[in-house]
Amino acid sequence: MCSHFLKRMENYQQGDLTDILRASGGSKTAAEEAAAAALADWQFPAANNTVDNNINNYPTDDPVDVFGDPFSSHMGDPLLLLHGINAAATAVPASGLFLHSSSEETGNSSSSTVGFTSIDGLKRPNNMFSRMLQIAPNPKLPLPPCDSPAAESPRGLVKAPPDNNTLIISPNSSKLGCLLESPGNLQISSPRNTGIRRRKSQAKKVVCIPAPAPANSRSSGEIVPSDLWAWRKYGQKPIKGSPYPRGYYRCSSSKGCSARKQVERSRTDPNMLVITYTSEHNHPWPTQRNALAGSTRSQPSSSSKNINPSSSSSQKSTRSNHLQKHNHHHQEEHKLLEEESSTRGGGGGDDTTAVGGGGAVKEEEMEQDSDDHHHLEFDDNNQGFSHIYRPTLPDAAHHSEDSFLFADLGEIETDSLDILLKQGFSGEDDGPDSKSLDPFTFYDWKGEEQKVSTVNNKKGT
DNA sequence: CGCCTTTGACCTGCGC
DNA sequence: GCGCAGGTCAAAGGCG
Repeated sequence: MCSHFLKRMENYQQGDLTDILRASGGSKTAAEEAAAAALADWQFPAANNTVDNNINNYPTDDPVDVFGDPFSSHMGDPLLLLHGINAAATAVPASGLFLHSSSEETGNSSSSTVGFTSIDGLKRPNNMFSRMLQIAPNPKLPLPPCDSPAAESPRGLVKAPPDNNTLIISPNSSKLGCLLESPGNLQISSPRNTGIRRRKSQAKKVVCIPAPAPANSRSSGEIVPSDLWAWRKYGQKPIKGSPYPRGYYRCSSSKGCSARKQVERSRTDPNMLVITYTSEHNHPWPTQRNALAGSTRSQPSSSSKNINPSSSSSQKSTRSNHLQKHNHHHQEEHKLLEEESSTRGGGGGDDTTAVGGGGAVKEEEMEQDSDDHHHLEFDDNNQGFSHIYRPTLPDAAHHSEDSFLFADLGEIETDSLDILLKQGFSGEDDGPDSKSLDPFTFYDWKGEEQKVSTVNNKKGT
């Protein structure tokens, strides 16, 4: 019966979160720092404050937390992460990050946003990047996905009710606007059985990412952004008012995981995929055990397969499993995208989280804690932004995560990966220092932003 | 063999 | 209370 809370949260619709445009050059630019700072400044409800700790503790350790905070950093969307990685791997030239409260750029974006833009400038329309995230949608305001009116209109921060549970970052100050909901508000449980309030009442995280153009979607499977989690599609429904169907996915990484996501194309901008995450993963990142035995489906693209050129064998083992999963994800997404593109407008198409194409993510909610490192990067190659979601994890976790990460990387194009591995992660992957290897470290909002820059520099040039 | 996708039906939330 | 729309389930079929 936390529905009330949820409801309230919804009311607090978040505005968008951030549009991040990568500005040129260089690694960390002032803007970048600013962005980081902004993010860092994000304040979360007390509960959220603990996120850090939680993160460090790893999700599984604190199931409660996990559920309590669906979007807690640790369980954050790997998806973003991958995107980010992709971006980084693929092409992100050194880029700076700058915040801007653009609004018009995206016609969709609702509130101020932080954007990244490529050094070269945007290769794609800004609107591609505009995105927002909102948690707990306002009942009256349907989720304002990128294209939703809601998103467009209220651009700024949502008026946050004086609720302790919500956190808002004023765009004015940081140009980041975001409303976070406190974990307390979240109610996560399995839908039917547990009585979870599904739908509107449930807290949600919305992520908008650029999807391959319908025409392009079919692309070679290149960048299929996926997250570290394995998702299984369990349904698809046409959405009223939208020519595109919405795909429903649930985390298949773990049986008991209640994490779900909905993927649909933006009505206004078919190039954008709106991914709504609900619930949180109640388990650590995909582990071998769930290696989807049968999931070894074809990999979207051959290139994506060979990923770990340089990765150590040790990782390989785990990685292989992960890769498989990822591949699945990618495939799914990919497939979805393709379908979507092909069937667009029809109910048949799937929406996917595939961010594919360009791997750009626009984004969303910064999770409750600054720990959730969302990174948006522009991928020149892919013509998109990538969003890196990098939860900060304890070193201990890094290992495993690295593995995951790499696994995910597998999905990333080989070349990019290669580069990453060689340049960025040149070292052993498993080493305790994996941190350096940790793709997530590309950008560590906590203070390791530098890493990002490093990566960028490496890649960028 | 196991998981995934697809798809129609059912259930439930939400607004009126 | 009703109807609509969204969200989930579950069966069937496919793939590696």
